[in-house]
Amino acid sequence: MAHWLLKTEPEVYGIDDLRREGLTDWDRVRNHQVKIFLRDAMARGDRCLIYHSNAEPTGVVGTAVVSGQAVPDATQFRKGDEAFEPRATRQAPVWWARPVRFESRFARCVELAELRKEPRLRGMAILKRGNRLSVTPVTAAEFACIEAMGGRARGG
DNA sequence: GCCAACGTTGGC
DNA sequence: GCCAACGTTGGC
Repeated sequence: MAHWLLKTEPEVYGIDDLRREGLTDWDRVRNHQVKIFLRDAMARGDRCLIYHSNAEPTGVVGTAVVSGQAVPDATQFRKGDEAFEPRATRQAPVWWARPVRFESRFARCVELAELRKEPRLRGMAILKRGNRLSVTPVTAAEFACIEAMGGRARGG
């Protein structure tokens, strides 16, 4: 089983939106490297950290689970939507999404500054200068470390 | 295929 | 609001 970190802006779609919906397609990703993660690298059952960016505070706020196969990102077919992709057809989608299911909301936000201070997290992509990928792999150890820092209560 | 210009991301 | 990083675009 692999582990991932999913970045999202809470003003657009945050952990509370995910908790309310329960299940959502992780979509609107417009970066080819991340597309490959979503479409090919993820597997059902993989666990994900949910990270709030452009937020106060910024940090990891909960977890989710990959709950199915990749699907064509529906937003690419919506004319007028900022996510519209004119090159895409139903037969040959350009962008892909993944269903993810809410798992937990941490007792507290594990803030970016704390992540930076933790030696066990030194290798995380999100902490590397210039990182802009909205989905990045994390190790099982990093996942467990952050989950413990967040004081996750089972059932969230 | 190169690369300058431009746009976006995202922490601060 | 600033600005570093970096992806994309488009002229050549």
